[in-house]
Amino acid sequence: MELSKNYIPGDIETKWYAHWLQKGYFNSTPDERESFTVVIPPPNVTGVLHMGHCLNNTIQDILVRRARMQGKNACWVPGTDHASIATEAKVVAMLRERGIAKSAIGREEFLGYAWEWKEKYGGIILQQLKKMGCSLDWNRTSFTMDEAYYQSVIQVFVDLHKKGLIYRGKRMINWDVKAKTALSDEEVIYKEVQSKLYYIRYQIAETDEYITIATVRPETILGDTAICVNPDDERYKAFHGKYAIVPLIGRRIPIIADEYVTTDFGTGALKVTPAHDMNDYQLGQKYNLEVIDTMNDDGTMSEAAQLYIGEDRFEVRKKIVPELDTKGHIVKIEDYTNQVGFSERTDAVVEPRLSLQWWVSMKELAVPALNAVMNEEIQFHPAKFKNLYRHWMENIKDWCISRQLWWGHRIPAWYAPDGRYAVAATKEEAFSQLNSIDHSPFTIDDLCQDDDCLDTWFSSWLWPFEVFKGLSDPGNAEVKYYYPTNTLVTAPEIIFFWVARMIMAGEEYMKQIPFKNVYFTGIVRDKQGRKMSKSLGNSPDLLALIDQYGADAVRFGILIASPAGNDILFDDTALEQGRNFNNKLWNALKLIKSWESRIEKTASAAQHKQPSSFATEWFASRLNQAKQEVETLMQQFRLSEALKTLYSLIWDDFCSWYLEWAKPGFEQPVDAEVYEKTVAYFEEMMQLLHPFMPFISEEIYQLLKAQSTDLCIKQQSPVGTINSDILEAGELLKKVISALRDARNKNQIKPKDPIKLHIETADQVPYRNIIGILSKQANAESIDFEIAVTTNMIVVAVEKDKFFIETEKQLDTSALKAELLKDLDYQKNFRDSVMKKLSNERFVQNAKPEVVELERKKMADAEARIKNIEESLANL
RNA sequence: GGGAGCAUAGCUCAGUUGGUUUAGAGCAUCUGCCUUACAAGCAGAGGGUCCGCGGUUCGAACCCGUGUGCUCCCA
Repeated sequence: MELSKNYIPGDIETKWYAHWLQKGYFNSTPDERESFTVVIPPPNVTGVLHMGHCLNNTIQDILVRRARMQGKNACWVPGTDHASIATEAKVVAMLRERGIAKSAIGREEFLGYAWEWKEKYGGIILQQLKKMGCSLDWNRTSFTMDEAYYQSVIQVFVDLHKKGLIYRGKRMINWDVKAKTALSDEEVIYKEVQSKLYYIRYQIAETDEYITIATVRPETILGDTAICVNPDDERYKAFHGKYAIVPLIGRRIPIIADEYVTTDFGTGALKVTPAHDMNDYQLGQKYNLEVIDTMNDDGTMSEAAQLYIGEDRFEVRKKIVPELDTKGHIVKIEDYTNQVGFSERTDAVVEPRLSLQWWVSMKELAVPALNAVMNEEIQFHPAKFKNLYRHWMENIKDWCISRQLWWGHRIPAWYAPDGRYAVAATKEEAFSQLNSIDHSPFTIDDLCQDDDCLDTWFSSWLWPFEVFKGLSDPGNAEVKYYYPTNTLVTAPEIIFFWVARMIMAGEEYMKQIPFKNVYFTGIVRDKQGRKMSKSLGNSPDLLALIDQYGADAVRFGILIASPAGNDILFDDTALEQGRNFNNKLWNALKLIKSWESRIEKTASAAQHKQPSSFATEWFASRLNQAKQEVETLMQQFRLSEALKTLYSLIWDDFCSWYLEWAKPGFEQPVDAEVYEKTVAYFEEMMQLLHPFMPFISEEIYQLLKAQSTDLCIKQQSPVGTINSDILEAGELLKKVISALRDARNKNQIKPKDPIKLHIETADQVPYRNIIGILSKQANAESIDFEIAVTTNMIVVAVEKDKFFIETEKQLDTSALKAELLKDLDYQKNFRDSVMKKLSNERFVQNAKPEVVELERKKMADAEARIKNIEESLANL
């Protein structure tokens, strides 16, 4: 079969993914094997594959494929979350294009469109994961709004409410006075507006003094409940603890001091209106201030305002200024530019407004979740995230879970006309609860369900068990087998949104942690270090990259640059490196295939055997050594280093050294044993590489020889013996070959020009086995151990031995001399530093004996090398 | 404002309890090669005040303090 010049990934990838799927290799059902479970961090149903997903899912696939090849029953569950805000925004945009306003259609109709949208676009990202080679069990694809899942979310809400862990509380929200609805932050558009800054003076109670504040919203002074100044502001120190009088209405309000106030804005004195400003609200909470809501839901003044009741807020602003002025409260008015929020839907100025929202009380839930991580029942990789986690968990704040949206799990709270409410899974239950308290005069049809939906994270925190129906079908065989899951792979930015809350939900509902390990990936940034985001448009099109470089190369590129928990600066050159690596593998395959027709078991092959048998023995050990290293690195979750180890094993040790050593001469036969071993090594390397680069490894494995299994599910063998003597001999051989090549280079002896090599050594034994390889690699027509000092010889010193290169070529000894002098200088400096250590009595006394011994050996080695170089210099 | 993390070659990073030949790798750079698998390649080479300062120690890239710079999270 003719193999192409370069590796072409496209068709090969499609072919193998289809084959694996058809064989059902990725599907898992419980059996007697140990389970290895990973649940995908569900991407937004609106999502398309970006670099973050690519990194994250490559890592998961590596873990899962490796487990599958190590005798475990690997199960990787795919799915998406409903992403209430993002999806609702997409659907609203879709409707807008069709000329339909969300406000014009009802909730039911809107949800119809939303599902339509989800069915059409919601699976895109899952299809893209297939392109990357992800070995997900597609039969298990889950969605946070699947029927059973939906009911579980509701059940959890009802249960936590029953336990007193869910409550209603006030929170500042964005209010659209025209649509009379709350807006999410995403629905508010901030615009720069020309406003006025009004300087208004308030009298200090029981004095003739005044304090002047600055505000752009003079109509809100009717809701003022304090004035705040910076405690260090000298101008106002005398006022601390005194009271001021709100103009027009005469309310007595305290003057408080807080660092929040900046001294250089306005007058340095801030009026505090807790009901109508987010920051003021927080100040109000801190100082226990009264909250006076002076506005109705349509933007007119409420009775609490005392004045201008029923008039619009902007009308009031026009009227209140002259009135304040007449009464001597206006100090000055300045032009001022500020950012004002407008409703995306009605273009009305958004009113910050206090509203009742649903909250989860977190303190109690956090305790077991914190412990699980601190006592390493759950391990974080890298461990540095433990600190961050602890800090957050120890200062945890309650979780606001209601969202003013329609797409999502609707809050199961039902309101009666008399203002009472009940939390229950169904309207009927709610009605009977309300009835059980006293026999109400209203009917079930009078009950209204809460309009809001739950935060998406309130559904995804159940993900690790509910994908196995752990809550909707408690104790079923699957959840028993697959839960707790093994490893969660996710981004550190959602450690609180998601990871912490999953641990809480797992502890609360399964009475078990949800996963044993959490691997935090880095954030993918562009070359300039900016986070990749849709708004910046700096995220490359992943599918285009896969087309260009191949999925294996993309996986390689993203992983090689990605140590755990460190951000990665994404750069195309890493993908190029991956593509080049593919090509290297491909060409090694081509070389070995070219031997196929030249295999010989006869005596004529025996003459090639001596160099080859050293090569095969050496590589067997080297391969096992690398295999052991990969095993250790993987256990430590050092994936990128494991890949580097394999890269270097394959490129350097296998291709650059082993194949050159084992290679038969031009058109010469190849020894059958060498051939078989070479194929076996290549197979094993492909097996080790498979989790990282599944497509090319499977392809090469199948092309090497007729196989009875697919690599995808081939079980790994244990690490074989590692002969350290032969590894050492191999290292020596490499060093000598490099030194000789360097000498050729420096003396401009072409690789083709043959040389005669004389080796001066006290111990010839290590060289006996490698002479064949040495002569081939150094292109030496003869090698001996005779020291015949003549002129025109190049001397190369390696360790304690000397190599004399005899050549016809006229040599320039000055360059050689300079080289040797430089080396001599280095060695002498080195020796001196070691000597200094050894002559320090305190070192000899205090250091561990083996350390001192090592220093002595260093000393002796350095002395030998110096002697060697000096002799070489003398010979010149 | 509160908290966390990072700083090692031009770039991206290793460097495991302080001692392992006066700091390693990949990429990039430079030199020489179209050598019979591979120019997406081969063979070599150069490149470092381990952010600054102070301390602990016989010994510090590593431990402690401090300064500087960058990044992230929460508000």
